[in-house]
Amino acid sequence: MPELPEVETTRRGIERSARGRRISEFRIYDHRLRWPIDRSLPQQLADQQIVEVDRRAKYLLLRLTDGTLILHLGMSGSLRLLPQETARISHDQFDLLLDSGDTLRFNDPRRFGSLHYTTEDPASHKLLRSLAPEPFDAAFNADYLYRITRRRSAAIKQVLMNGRLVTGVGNIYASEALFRARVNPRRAARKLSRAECVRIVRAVRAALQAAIRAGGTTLRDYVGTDGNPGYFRQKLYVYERDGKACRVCATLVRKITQGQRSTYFCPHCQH
DNA sequence: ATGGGCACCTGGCTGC
DNA sequence: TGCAGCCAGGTGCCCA
Repeated sequence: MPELPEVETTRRGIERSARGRRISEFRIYDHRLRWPIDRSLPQQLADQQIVEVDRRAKYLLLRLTDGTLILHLGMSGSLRLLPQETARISHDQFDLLLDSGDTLRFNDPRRFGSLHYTTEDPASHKLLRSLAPEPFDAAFNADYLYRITRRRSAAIKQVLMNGRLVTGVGNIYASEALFRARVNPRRAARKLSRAECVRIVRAVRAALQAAIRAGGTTLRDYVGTDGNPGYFRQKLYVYERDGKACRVCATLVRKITQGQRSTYFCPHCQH
């Protein structure tokens, strides 16, 4: 579910309450995630301080005194900040109890999320070391996109969703960004012009930025740290709008399948 | 090196 | 009402 805007919204939602706090207890209710949660974590995390709350791509990084927690929300995960004791519901996997009395509670029905702990530099962790530059980083620019697409015969939509090439963009924002860039999602990446690469870089950033401002997109499961949904869904141009009028030209939005995922686009605005 | 397809899971919706 | 079938914000891994 969560793409970069939802993860960033989560990060911002817990930053103020978590930074500087000490972990009084780490409780695992269900260790089954994409990879089983290390059973020695309660012992390793207890009493450590949360020094910083960062994000890398779609991963949340809780930097602790002695190491870093690497958390991924998968397709259906959410992390809520609970100010007081709250009854557990199904698919609550773990709690981080803070010395302030707040609890960070992770819930992930589909269990595609993950939690790792490393005492090394997280940037060199197996899951993070091959990731592309951050979309808001100067390194992600038109020259970069033009260069990496030259030997790619894959469709641009697929390239945008490949975390080793572009980071933070998932199925929603790939369609949204290409609409904003006025590029057809089926275009072979290697055939993009430099001008199109300029538009795509700007569009990726604009789509992500706009979604962050709205607190992310909630389609089904996603909730922010306060338990409320994100409000970007009503501002989507094409995602899940197949058969409806394009917000710009009123042509009917189309839905196709690419790499076993749905893609949405306007056949008029995007060539 | 690149690309395609599968796997991992649960729940909600649709249509018979 | 019940149930089968399909679909869903991700991504690592295996094979050609």
